[in-house]
Amino acid sequence: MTSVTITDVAHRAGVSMKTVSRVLNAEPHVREQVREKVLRAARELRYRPKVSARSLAGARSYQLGFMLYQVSPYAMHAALGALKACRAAGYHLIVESIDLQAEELDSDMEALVNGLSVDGLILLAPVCDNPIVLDALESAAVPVVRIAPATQRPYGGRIEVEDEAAALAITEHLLDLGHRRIGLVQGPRGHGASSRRLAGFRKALAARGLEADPELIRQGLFTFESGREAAGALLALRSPPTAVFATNDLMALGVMAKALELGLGIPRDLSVAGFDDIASASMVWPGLTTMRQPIAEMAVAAAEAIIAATGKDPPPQAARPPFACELVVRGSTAPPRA
Amino acid sequence: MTSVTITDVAHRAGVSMKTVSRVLNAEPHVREQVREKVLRAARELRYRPKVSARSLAGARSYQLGFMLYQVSPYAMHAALGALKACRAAGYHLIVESIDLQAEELDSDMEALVNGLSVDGLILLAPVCDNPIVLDALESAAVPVVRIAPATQRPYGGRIEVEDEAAALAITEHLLDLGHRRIGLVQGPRGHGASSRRLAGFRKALAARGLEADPELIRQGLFTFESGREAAGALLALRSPPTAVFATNDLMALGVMAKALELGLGIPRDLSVAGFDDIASASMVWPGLTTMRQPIAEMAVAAAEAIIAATGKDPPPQAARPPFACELVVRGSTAPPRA
DNA sequence: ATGAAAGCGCTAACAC
DNA sequence: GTGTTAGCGCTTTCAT
Repeated sequence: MTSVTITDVAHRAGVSMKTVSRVLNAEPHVREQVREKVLRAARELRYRPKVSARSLAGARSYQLGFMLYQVSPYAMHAALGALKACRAAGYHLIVESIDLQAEELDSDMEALVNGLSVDGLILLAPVCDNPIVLDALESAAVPVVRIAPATQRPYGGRIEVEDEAAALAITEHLLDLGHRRIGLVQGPRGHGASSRRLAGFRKALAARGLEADPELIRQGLFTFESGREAAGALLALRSPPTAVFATNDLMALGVMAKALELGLGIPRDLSVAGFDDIASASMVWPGLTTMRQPIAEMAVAAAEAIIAATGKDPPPQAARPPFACELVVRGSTAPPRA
Repeated sequence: MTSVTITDVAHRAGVSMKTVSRVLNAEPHVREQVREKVLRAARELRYRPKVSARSLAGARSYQLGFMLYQVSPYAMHAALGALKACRAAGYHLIVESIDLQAEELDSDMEALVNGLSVDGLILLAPVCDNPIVLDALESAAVPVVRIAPATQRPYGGRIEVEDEAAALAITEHLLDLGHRRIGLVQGPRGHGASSRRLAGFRKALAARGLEADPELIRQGLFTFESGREAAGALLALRSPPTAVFATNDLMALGVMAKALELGLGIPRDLSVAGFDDIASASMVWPGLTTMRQPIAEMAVAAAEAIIAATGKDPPPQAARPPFACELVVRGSTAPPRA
């Protein structure tokens, strides 16, 4: 089972190796007739170029890196989107990982960068906003696309999402239902989505002439447990909220769990809304009302941006308008009790 | 930013390229003194061997493949374990994917195999039991480790888990609580875990002199929706079960959702048990009683097995005893109502 | 529009 | 123990 090489294809098509290479790389200066002959030969031989040979000889590696820090449904869907885009373009997806908490983050990054052989790296929050990571990548000139970053750095491409507008919309959904005391569970500080979603929340209230009661705004960490804790605090207030908007689904599930645990009915006694539309959001009862974030599509766009920009001089530019989110109303939200 | 090569290191250390290669690959026949000189030079130059050159020239690629078919919490945790093991060994993890439903699965596989440049592939169910996939891999002599496979194929390594014993244990848990009419939601046919878990269930009943009522055994697909549907059927029976063991957590969550939707209390009116202990199992209320499967550790073992076996003649052999599962009792199970 | 030759950075097979 | 010589399969010049 010796694998088929480019010369095998060349022989079969009766052309030179270089012509096959031209066809495969969609380079110009090949007669249509020849091109087809080559493609047919390649197909018949089930030829697949060898990534290592290509990356050794040429400028591109046909590999994309996906940087993982913590596992989460969000990261998982993003990885899947990236994988899909890679496959479509004949690329491979390499999963890299880095521990942002590590003491020796800078030397870890240097090692990672050094051993890296990818045409670009896809970065998610919170990694995409870590200055040490970005410095290391930038000084090694690794092409990067950051998905929904918080910081405004003139390096690499960015994929944006309408976080603020979405948070505003879901807050309006609660307001429309008649809620006036709405609790908010924030994400971690420094995480881009946190501040944008909080801003959207405030704007929605302001638009109705309301102001957020500071005691209804709680700090979370985008984890289930932190949502649970925040809910505990909110529900213990003298005047508890009738609805809670947790700025991601994991925390929203924590809020739901805490409320149910305390014997409250959802949505009878408390409405809960989340953000992201992770799989679990539709696997709990009642289903979680949330904003569906097109994270997989965003990752596809990120991968495509890197692939398109590889080899070209100008690094991946933004240009793309922010992705929109979609309100998904399930059973966890309803009008407050009279 | 020209990268430093093995010859640079050789020059600096005053030896030949080959000697550097020997040192870096921990081959024998190098004087300790020389070895240290080389290592120092490499360190000073921040030398990192280029993966593509290594894999093109040599037998190993320093890359492991992880085959993804469907995204699931199970697959995600496995990928993470594999990634961890890779990093520890200086390997990279490449995510490959294949669509088992595709009409042209065989030619897809052939293409995949052809473009593959990994030292081995980690396979999960159901991919690890697909004959077309396995044939393609075997004929290309791709080293493989199958995690919890159903089929007994004398090819590649296997990582086993005590599925049957675990299913038996969780069924005993329900029996001990006093349940006698226990519903079972099976996994898809042909999936290794399905039959083993069903067998464990039957054995537990048999050990108490009970026999499974055929109408209490339902077919599922290891998906949330299929669990919901099975629950609908079970709860509509003239004599419905007082407890349901769904053979994975996704289906168990579906069972819970359906029961709650029908106004039943959990565990008051129905106990529910699952299998896997995915993240969501502890994020619903009440928490799901389940068997924790050490999938990440299993993937670590799989990756390590491949890495250890690379380059050696005998392909990765089993030897490793099956991994054990652990019963995690949460709120979804309780004695039946009097 | 097509082809020939020269490497990319490393390991393998032999020398010595 | 250490060095030399060939390639691995492809992309890049540079010819034609």
